[in-house]
Order: sequence, then C-alpha cells, then structure tokens
Amino acid sequence: MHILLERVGRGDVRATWLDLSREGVPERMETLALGGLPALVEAEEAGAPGSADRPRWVWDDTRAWYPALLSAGARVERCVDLRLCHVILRGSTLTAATPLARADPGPWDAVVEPEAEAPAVHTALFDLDEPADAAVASPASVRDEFVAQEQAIASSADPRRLRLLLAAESAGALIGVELQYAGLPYSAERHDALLTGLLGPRPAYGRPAVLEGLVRELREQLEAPDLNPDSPPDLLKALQRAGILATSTRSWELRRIEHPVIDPLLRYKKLSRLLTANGWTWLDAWVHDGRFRPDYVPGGVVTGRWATRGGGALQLPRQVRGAVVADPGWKLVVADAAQLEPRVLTGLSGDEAMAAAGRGKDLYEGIVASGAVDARAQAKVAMLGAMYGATTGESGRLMPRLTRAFPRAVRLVEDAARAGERGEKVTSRLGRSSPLPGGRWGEVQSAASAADATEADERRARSLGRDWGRFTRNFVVQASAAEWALCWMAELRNRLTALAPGAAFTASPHLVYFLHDEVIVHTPEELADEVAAAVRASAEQAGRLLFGAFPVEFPVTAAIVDSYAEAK
DNA sequence: GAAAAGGGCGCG
DNA sequence: AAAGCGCGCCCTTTTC
Repeated sequence: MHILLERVGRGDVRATWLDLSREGVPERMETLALGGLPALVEAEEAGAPGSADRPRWVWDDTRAWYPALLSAGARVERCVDLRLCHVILRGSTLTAATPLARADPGPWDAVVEPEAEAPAVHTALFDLDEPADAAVASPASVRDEFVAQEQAIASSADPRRLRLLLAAESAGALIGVELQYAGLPYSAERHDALLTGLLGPRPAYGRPAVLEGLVRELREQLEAPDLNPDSPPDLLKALQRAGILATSTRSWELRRIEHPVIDPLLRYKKLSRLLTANGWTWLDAWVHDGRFRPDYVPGGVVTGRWATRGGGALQLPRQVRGAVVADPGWKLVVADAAQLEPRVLTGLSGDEAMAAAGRGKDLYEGIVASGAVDARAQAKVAMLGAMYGATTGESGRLMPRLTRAFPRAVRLVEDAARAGERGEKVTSRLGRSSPLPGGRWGEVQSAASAADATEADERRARSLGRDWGRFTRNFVVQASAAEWALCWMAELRNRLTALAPGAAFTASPHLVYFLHDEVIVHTPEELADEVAAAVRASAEQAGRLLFGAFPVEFPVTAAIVDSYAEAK
C-alpha cells in the first residue's frame, strides 16, 4: 500500500491511499492538519514489520517531511522520495524511451536550493507559517509524478533492478535524516584536549601559540620576516630564495627535500590544517550536547554517493577520531567493507578469476597468490589504476599483467572508458546512468572532426575525450559500489530495528555514521555482538541483491569499540 | 567589495 | 610514489 502525502491549503496535508494494482485509482483520501500527521504515521506503521500491508509513504522530499515526524517519535520504515527517484529515472538509459524521461524539464527537475530548504535538524514540528512556495510540488503533482514514475519503471528495460535502486535510494534518504537526528556520539572535551595538546590553549584571537612559534621559526630560517605560510606564492618564493628548488608547496613534494626548514614547515601545514578544518570553530559549530550532526545529502554526487553540506563529515580526519566515543554502557560497532570497489567490479564483470582471488581472503593478497603481481602493494596500485584510468607510472606498467590475469574485469572498465570517449552514457549495476558530457564537449569534438581541423583542435578533443573516459570508467564502479552500500545500509537498518522491537529509535541500536563503504552503529553493549553479526549478514544480502548467485564475496570488518580511533 | 578561480589537503 | 576517480572546505589571489 502506498500513501501519498502532499501539502494543501495552509497547514493541511492530504493523504491518499493508493493501491497500484488498481490502476492508480485512489482507495481513499483524507485531509488532516499537519499536527495530526505523526499520529497517522504511527497508526499506519503499527503493523508487523516487513509484512506486505506495510505502508510505503510517497512524498516529494524526505528532508522536508521526515525530520519533524522523527522528532515527534513517528519512525517510517519505507518511503518513495520522488525527487531523488526522478533524477535517476530522468537520466537512466533503462528508461530513456519513457515519457517521463523524454518530457521537457519541469518542476521536478528544479535544483533545490540549499537555503530554500529548511535545515533538517532545526525544523520545528510542521511550522505553520512556512511560506507557500516552500513545497516543491503543486498539490496535484505528487500523484501525477508518482504514476508517471511507476509507468516509467514498468516499461523500463529492467524493472527489477530499477525498483531495487529506487527503494535503496529512498531508504538512503530516510537514513540520512535519521543519522542527523541521532548524531555521531562525540566528545567535545576529548576534541578540545587534542587541540590544546597539539596547538596550545585556544587563543582569544590570532594563531595558537604552537603555530605562532612555527611561523617565527619559518620566517627566521627563510630570512623572510613577512612570510605568510598560508600563501602558496609567497611561500614558494621564500623557499626558492633559500635555494630550495620546489615547483609547488604541496606536502608530498616538500617531503622529499632535505633541508632544515622542511620539518617545521610540514608540521606547520599539518597543524594549520587541523586548526582551520577541525579546530575550535568547527567544534563550536557542529558539536552540541555530545553529538556531531552533519547535514548529509543522499544522492548528492553524480555517482549516487552521498555528499554533506557543512561540517565536512565525510572528511573527518583520522587524527580526531579518538573524540568519537560511545555513551556509557554503549558501544560503537565500526564496520568497513574490505576492498569494496574491486569486488564490485568483480561482480559487474562476472570475472571468475577475480572472484576466486577474493574468496575467503584479502583480495589484494589473492591477486598476488594468483601470480598476476608480486606484492600486495602492487595489486592495490594496479587495481586502483584500472578503475581510475592510470596510464603512467607503476600503475600503468602493471596493466598488461592485470589484463592477462583478469581479462573480464579489465575489459569492463575499458569498455566504459571507450563509451565515455565516444560521448555515450554508461550505467551502473542497478540503473543509474552517467550524465552526458556538458559544456563545450560537443563543440570541441566537432571542431576536431571538421575538414579544417588543426592539430591543436585534435589534441584538445582527444584530451577532453580521455578525461571523460576516465570519468565513465570510474562511474560504473563507483556508482555500483554506492548501490551496494545503500543496499547494505538499508538491510542493516531493518535488522537493527528488529533487534529491539518496539524500542524508541535512539534507545536501541541505530546507525550514526556513513562513509561510502563504512558505517558506525551505536548500540547498547549487550547487543553489540548481534549488531556485528547483522552487519555481516547485511553485506552478504547486499551482494546477493546486486549480483545474484555470482560467487563474489563482500567481507566486512566489524570492530566493537568504545572509540572510533580503536577501529583498524 | 563580492564572486570565482587556484592551491592545498582531508576522506573514500 | 604521489598518477588516475569522486567529493567539501579552507585560505589566498584574481577577476569582475
């Protein structure tokens, strides 16, 4: 049963019960005040979890509906996020022939401006004074859009995969809101202690003492009393005056130079980065009441990966992970999918040899054992090179050996690269397609094939083509890996709910962090082992959902710890 | 004086 | 060894 929700009039919501087997004819409709919605949701969600008569809530945008429901204690098991699904169906090669994909851009294609959207965590319970244009959809369009999407899926080239993708994407939208609601358990005290230990006490203004001392040292050693080490041109000039032949001020380049100024300079860079990215200002802005609550954006990346808005949650440095600490009596289960992308490539290509290499062990060790390369580091660099399109260096040199050992896997990424070079779309396992090259790509390519094309035109076109080929090469793997991760997390979410039936969301095991191929669950100590088992079982299930019976394994590590820093 | 671009670095 | 993919965010410099 689908229940469509849309805003009507001022402060009302219309719920429409729709049974798809009845041609989109509504079973019943009900208009209620917004304040009454949590009660409706709770009543409809009260059935046995997972049973067929469970509702699937259909709305324009999960971020606009779910935070207030969650705050009111109304948890939702399943939804359809029409905005996210629309993006997928408009772009997918599997639905290219459908009316939904062929129509001119409409309101559902509008980019949602971050500032037009209420910050999810601060949304009051259905603010009645919300401006009228806040709703994305006009009153009639939720049902029209839902019906159009259903039609597009049904007439697509692979409805099963698309349905799975859209369900996973929508589950991701729910999880994104729940992650923010729960927050990552975070000790501001530990973070502050770490900063103070490395930088000195928090200054009222200006640089902390340790950084100030380093700047003084740099200025003396380089005999540049006005040096601003934060200015790359300034710094480069000072280095060159001191006889250091660097072409940039990047740390990895400086690291190879032997000179007494390099050590303090590298220390300055590291500490300065810590201060500006995750210093006290960051702490004040993002950590409150023992929780770090970043603003996740499911589907925020072209490949279907998530993005974040503010807080930099997906770049939380290893350096500060000791501040992520479980509550007393609780544990963190930190889970990481081992070598996810190469394993996804294995499944995509049906490469039996690579599946065997990854069976029961570290995939890179397995590649060494297969005789393709001599050392684990080589296996890793070769695989990354294949998936990213490396042509030079060690990675490029290893490609022929990798190709000989795993022809199917390598052919899959090569084919994706060639398609991109021709300006075609490529499509992930479940049906997310890459965008077409934009900007001046078309012009450049036609200029290069024109009769009067110069050599420079051709070079430029080839270079742009290769660039786009590397993007599509990586797209098929990264997008499919993102799908695996969504399925993993959605499955895990259901299993966690089942571990503590009837318990309030944040009083039972729940997801608190997601990082592409890694999740953290916050759980009462006594359930930690069961959570770890659920994490592994969910990974197996995700593998089956994407690749059926093909024997590619998806091992996950699951560490039961008090602090994130203790994992791996 | 604001916006865009560039350099750099954190994460996967 | 620092290339080859996807990001977000900070600071400085350049451009409008």
